[in-house]
Amino acid sequence: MLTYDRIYAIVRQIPWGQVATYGQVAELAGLIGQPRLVGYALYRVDMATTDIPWQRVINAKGEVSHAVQRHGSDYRQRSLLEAEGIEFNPQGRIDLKRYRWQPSVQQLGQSLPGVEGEWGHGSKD
DNA sequence: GAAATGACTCAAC
DNA sequence: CGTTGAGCCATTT
Repeated sequence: MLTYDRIYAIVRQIPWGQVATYGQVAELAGLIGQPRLVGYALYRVDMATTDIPWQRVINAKGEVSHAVQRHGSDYRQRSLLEAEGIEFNPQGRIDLKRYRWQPSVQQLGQSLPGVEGEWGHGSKD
């Protein structure tokens, strides 16, 4: 379960008012190329673990994701994000170029080698 | 222990 | 921009 633990650790690093994509978290967690695991990890714990800001983890489309089966918790997540000052586009998407979390080695303060942080731009759509 | 699953992502048509 | 297909791997049953 170390893998998931890694993911949780990263997700906890996400600062208030910012969001990170699964791929991003995955990479930081050392699971480069495995964004699914991030989602799965959160999926398994979101209900049992409330100390993780899973709400700040969204997909690469800048849109909030969640299991449709999950009793409309997608609404709750959006609520939380809005409460953090994050704006949703008319399409219900988040402006990643603006809210995407830009992790720094210092912040992580751990061992993640090669994580210089190359985010700073980002254009989609 | 093997098969099934799952909040994703990227590339191509 | 919409849909399709393949990559990928830990957790779960």
